[in-house]
Amino acid sequence: MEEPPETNPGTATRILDVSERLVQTRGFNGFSYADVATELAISKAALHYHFAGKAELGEALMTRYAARFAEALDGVDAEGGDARRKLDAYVTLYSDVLSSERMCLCGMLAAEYRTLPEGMRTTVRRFFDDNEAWLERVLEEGRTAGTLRFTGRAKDVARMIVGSLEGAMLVARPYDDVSRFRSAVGYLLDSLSV
Amino acid sequence: MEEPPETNPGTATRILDVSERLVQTRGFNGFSYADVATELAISKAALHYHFAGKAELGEALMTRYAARFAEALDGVDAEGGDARRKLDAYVTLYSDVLSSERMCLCGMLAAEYRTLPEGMRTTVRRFFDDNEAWLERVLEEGRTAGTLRFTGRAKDVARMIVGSLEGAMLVARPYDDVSRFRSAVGYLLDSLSV
DNA sequence: GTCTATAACGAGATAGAC
DNA sequence: GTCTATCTCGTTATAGAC
Repeated sequence: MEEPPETNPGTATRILDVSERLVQTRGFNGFSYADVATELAISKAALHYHFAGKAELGEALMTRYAARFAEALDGVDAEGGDARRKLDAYVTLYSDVLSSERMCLCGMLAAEYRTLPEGMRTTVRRFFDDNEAWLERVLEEGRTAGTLRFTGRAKDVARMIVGSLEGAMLVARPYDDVSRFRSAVGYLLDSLSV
Repeated sequence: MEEPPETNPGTATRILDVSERLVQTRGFNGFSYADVATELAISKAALHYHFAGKAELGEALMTRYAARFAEALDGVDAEGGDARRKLDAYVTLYSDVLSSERMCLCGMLAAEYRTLPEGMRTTVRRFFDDNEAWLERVLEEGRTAGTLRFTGRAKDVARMIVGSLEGAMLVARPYDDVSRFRSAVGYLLDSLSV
């Protein structure tokens, strides 16, 4: 199930790729094994070979998404730059997801939270926790360095940002209009700038 | 299907009440006629008598929700008070929904947008349009009167607010924690205050 | 208006051959 | 690893009696 480097993606990876897109566009309750199998031109049984059930597939999806997101945040940190620049890069991560006509995976799953298998719920919350922790650190960094300005606890501002980004994606999608996201988020970032 | 005044709710209304709660907690793809029928202790066939199919039920749900929301906004306007007070009242509408452990109906449907029957899609967008139009008016009112302060177009700020409220609800629900919503939104409103 | 019964279909899942 | 065939169940929906 792990990918060797420099290789064409194996079946497990392709299953994850298609499933991920389907969850992000239709929701976890809005896609089926049959959808994935058809698109990959394999049988449903082959799917069950790689992922025993939908719950297991969902958890694998989350694990991979969380790892990628953590990597992306590390990448933003590695680029250097001040806090304001990091914040911009962070927003771009979301904006890119929306540009591919998708909702944030965890935002989608947050909507369906009550219907999710137990194993997935914990991971959804951890995604938000991690995002908020990263943002909190960047916000403090920016406030200390004087590149960001806000009142109150950085943790609260971090939560506000995560919520606002998720909501801006959520509302922009029915209009199929990324500019809706950009203008809403732009206003938000400006209010944090010195 | 219409309710006479001063009467116990008829079956159609009770169906809408239960369905509405189920959609707001589990999503449109996360509940079934069987769920509603069981809860009301009636048969699924009775449900089909009142609402031919799930699509029709969904549209009826939206129509009623939109009417109620418009009423609520009229109520806020009728109370008088300045723009800042109206904005607070507006946020309370959302906060009340979250307190009943629900997601905004249209926020939930926005997540599932791609899987919705055509008739419901238009109504979801109209809900956001109406919200934004109302907010835009209140924002302009507040800016003119000097009780609100913001830069740029009121329409953009209105969109930012709608998105942020929806997102704050979305993220707060997995934590079952209304205070998450309050603190995030509080920060937002303060940034608009003079 | 509400019921029972049932049709028609799709979902998730398994058995066993190759 | 992948297939075909099959199973079971849930979901939407209809027919026809009361």
